[in-house]
Amino acid sequence: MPYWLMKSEPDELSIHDLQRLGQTRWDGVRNYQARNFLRGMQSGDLFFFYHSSCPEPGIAGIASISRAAYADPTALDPHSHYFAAKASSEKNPWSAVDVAFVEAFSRIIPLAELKTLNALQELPLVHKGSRLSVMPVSAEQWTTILALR
DNA sequence: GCCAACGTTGGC
DNA sequence: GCCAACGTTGGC
Repeated sequence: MPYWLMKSEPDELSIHDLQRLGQTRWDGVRNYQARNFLRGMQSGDLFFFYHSSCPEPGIAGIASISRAAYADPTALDPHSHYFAAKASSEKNPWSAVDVAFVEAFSRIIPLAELKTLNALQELPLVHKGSRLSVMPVSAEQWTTILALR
């Protein structure tokens, strides 16, 4: 079973929001590389929930994929912040998944700490200027990060 | 197809 | 608020 990492701005959706909701749709991904990773996800896959663009960027917990990729409805909604003018119901290039809460860490594992670990050097998250918001995590990387909780 | 301009992400 | 990285757009 593959592992993943996904970024969310906690102002939009934090791990605690997801804890309260139990489950929600993960939509608004508008980058093809990230979308392709979304499409590779299967129900039951686990991912690290990363808080971005906030005072304490880092990994905040774990969630799971509860529904595999499907057409992202926000791309077709003119009122949505994620509206994609070129998308249509016949041809919607964007995908969403549903996610379910698994665990909120007792502390945020800061990006600065992740960057110090040799075992994570291949993880795009720690690369300077990395903007990829959905990425695979190897079993070794997963274990390394879990040990930091 | 090239590439400059522009927009967005996201850490700091 | 600044700015590096990098994806997208559009003229040519």
